[in-house]
Formats: sequence, structure tokens, C-alpha cells
Amino acid sequence: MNNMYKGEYVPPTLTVDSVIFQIINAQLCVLLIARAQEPFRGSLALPGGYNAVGETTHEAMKRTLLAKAGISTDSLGLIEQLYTFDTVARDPRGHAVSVTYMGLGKDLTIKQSKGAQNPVFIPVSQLPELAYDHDEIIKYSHERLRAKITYTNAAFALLPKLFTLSQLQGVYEAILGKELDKRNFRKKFLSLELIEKTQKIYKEGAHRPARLYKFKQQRLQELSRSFE
Amino acid sequence: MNNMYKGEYVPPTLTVDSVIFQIINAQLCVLLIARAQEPFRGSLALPGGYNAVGETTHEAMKRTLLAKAGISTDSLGLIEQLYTFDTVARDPRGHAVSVTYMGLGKDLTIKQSKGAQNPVFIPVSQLPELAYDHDEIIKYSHERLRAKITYTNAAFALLPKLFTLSQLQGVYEAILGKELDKRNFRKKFLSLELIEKTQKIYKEGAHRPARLYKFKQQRLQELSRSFE
DNA sequence: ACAAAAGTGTTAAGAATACACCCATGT
DNA sequence: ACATGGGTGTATTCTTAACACTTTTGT
Repeated sequence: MNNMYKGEYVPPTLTVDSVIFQIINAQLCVLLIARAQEPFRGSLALPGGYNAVGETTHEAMKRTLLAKAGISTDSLGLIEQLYTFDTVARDPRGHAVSVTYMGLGKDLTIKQSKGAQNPVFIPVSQLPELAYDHDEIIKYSHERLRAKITYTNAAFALLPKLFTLSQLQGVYEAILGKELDKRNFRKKFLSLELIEKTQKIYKEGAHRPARLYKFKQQRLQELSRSFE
Repeated sequence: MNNMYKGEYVPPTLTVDSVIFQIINAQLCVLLIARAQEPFRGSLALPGGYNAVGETTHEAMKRTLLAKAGISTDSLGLIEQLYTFDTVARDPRGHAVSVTYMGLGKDLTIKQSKGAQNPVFIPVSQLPELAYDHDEIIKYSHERLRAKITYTNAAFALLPKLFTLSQLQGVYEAILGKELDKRNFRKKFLSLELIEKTQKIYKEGAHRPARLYKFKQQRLQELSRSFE
């Protein structure tokens, strides 16, 4: 295994995969594409692809996400590296190493580009069988997201600039998978001082209009006291 | 950048690096080696090396740690993958991707093996200038460790099977970099029910002997309430 | 007897939880 | 007038934080 000393070093294949989350209809959804090629042709999979020499993993992520799903990373509110998986046993084509990223967005529009492969957002609670071990990766990612919203303001990346407290609570409920008490949620969240009232009102449906709030910062911040 | 479609795909170099922590004299120390080759010949660096095809990153970590520092991963209480760094700009030899692991141990004995490169444990508070951006990696790793001990029982990996409450508190103080109140620390930690009293007593020095405790589990557990 | 670390309890302030009704709107 | 989601307060329990003296040993 000391090939490198003899000048015969051969690196494994390097790939990147993206787990892009978005809340749709109060459900946490993940971006998947239908694979156009073997292996797992026709199965749903995370968007991803090869990472060649000279390209950073972040650049490869950006490129593959745009190519396979027509989504620009600029439209994501937050991107972070998740974990690096060894795929020795996992990929039928042989040894590869996959660097995974998690991205959070809202109102993501999928542009059907030339090379795109039918990108869709599917609720994480209703995933069909996926290619490779992508279900494991999504589960891991969901776990990370759950943790992330409890000690940071990451929810900003899943909400519009202006939002109601009910929408905010809905994001937490969708990710944590449980209902929260409205009064306690509001009291706690407001006491964290991450958001502020605006003068705007959101009218919708046959009920009392809601006040709109906004995050003070549109970038990741740690909470002073963790949540839930 | 679509070389792979033409069968010309060339992956970047893949390397692994390990950040191995140990508490020595109430100080958090990290394992470093003196580089025997260019680049950064003579500088201190994290132990690491190439990861060739057919080998998982974990296997490569294990192998390089043994080869460069004579430390067996079996002697570590905890190992976890940290982060994957792109080294396009960082490595003078060109584009590489480095998967980093964090390991925690106690009483680690460095065996000077044939290929070993003067491995030493150095307090993180007194690091000299290091090769590459290894200082950044260590800082990141320290941050992760700080978080880890506040929401898990990870401290078990840095302590002997039996330990005194003062030793346990010392681990927290060394990692958090601040002093803690003895009474509050004990009350809180005991209430978490992760450790239990033993009948053993530790006598040392000209003072009252201390009761020894042990962790109920020698594997990672989340705390019911997070710490500090 | 002294030095050195071990061990121990109370009080006050802050945070979390449980819980139910009125408000503003559209139909 | 009714259905729908928006908005609000209090009492209780639990958790944290601040704080100082006695005990046991070796020399």
C-alpha cells in the first residue's frame, strides 16, 4: 500500500453528492434525480458526480447540482459539508469516496436543463428505495439538520425573508417530527433575539392576519441557549 | 471538467490526516510528527499520508497512524471523522483532498517504529508553526471536541477506566479552557447518571484520598441535558 | 501543625413546561 | 354566525449559578 513511494500511487475515484432540503407543504423534502445510467438506472438518487483533479469538492458540488438538477447554489440559503463516505462496498463499480454536502433552500425552482435528470423534491417521510446507500446519507443528513436547528438559527435558510411565527414553528415541527406548544415556542424563540417584528402583515385565508417577522442575520449564528 | 465522459477522468490525490488528542499534565495535547520530506521538511505536521484505491479512508488513517507515529488505533478510545479539506491552494504539490479524523486516547505510548518520524504530543496552547494549514485543522478539531464533551460522554476516551471526579473535571477544564466550580460540576455530572461510584480509593500525595468512579458505558452516548 | 486536594449543601435567579381562551378575518 | 388560524399569561417545576468550610492524608 506504499505505492506512492514507487511512483505508482493510484487514488480512488472521488465523487460529491448533495442533500438539498426544502420545506414544501409543511413537509421536509429532499431533492432527488432519476439516474439515467447504470448502475441503478431509473432509481432515484441524490444529485452528484465526479470530482476531478483541479476542482474543489465545493466547486464539483456546485457544478453537478446545476448540471443534474438545474439548481444554482446561489439560490441556497446555507450549504455545509456533511460527511465523507467510503463506498468500497457500496458502489458496484468499485472503490470511490464520496464527499457529501447539505444544502437548505426555499422556493427552489428546478430548471429542466439539457443534462438534467428529472429532479424532484420528495418528502423524507415518503422515500422510495434509493440508489446506493443514499437513504442512509439522507437519514444522517436529517439527523444533522435536526441538531443544527436546535443550536443555530439555520431555519432562516428554509424560510422567506419575511415569515410568520406559525411558519417558523412549522419548519421546526417538520424537521423535528413532532408538534410543539405554540405559546412556549413563541416565548422561547423571541427570547433568543434572533428575529424581529416587522410592520408588515400577512393576510391569507379566512382568519386573523399574521404579523411578519424577519431574522436579524441571514447567516449562521449559534444560539445562546439551545432549543428543545 | 467532464473528463469522465470521455474516459479521461483523473481524480485528485486523496490523503488522510489524524488529529490525536490526549491529556497530559492537565493540558490538551495533540500528536505531531516532524516531516522527513519536502514539502515542509523538518516542520511539525499531523500524521497522515496517501489513500490509494482499494483502501477506505479509515484503513488509511489506521495504517498511516501506525507507520508514522507507532500508534495503534486500537489504543484509542474514540475515533471519528472530522471534515474533508480541499487543499488546492494549500499543498505546494498541487490539488489534494484530505479526509481528517479525530482520535481521543489516554496513556498513548509512542513506539518508535522504523518509518516513524519523531512523534510527540504537544499542548495545543503552545503549538509552533506547523506544516500546511494543520494549525487550522487542529483549531477546528479542538472546537469540535469542545462541543462533543458538552453533549456526549466523550470524556471517557480521555480517562483511565477508573478516575477521580477531580480528574474528570480536569479534562473538562483542559478542553474548555476555563475553570469550573467544583460543587456545581459534581452535582451536574452525577445527575447525568453516566458515571458510577466504585469501592476503590485513589491515594496519592499528602492529602485526602479520592473516591474512584467509572463510566457506565465505554461508548459514545448523548447527554440528556447538555453541559456547560 | 501545616499543606494540599477531597468532599459537601443552600439559596436565589432563570428557564422549561403545562395549560385555555379571546381575536380578526373571510365566507 | 361560524370556521380558521393568530395571538396571549400564569403557575409550577426543574436547572443553573454563586458561594465557604470541614475532612483526610503525608510530611
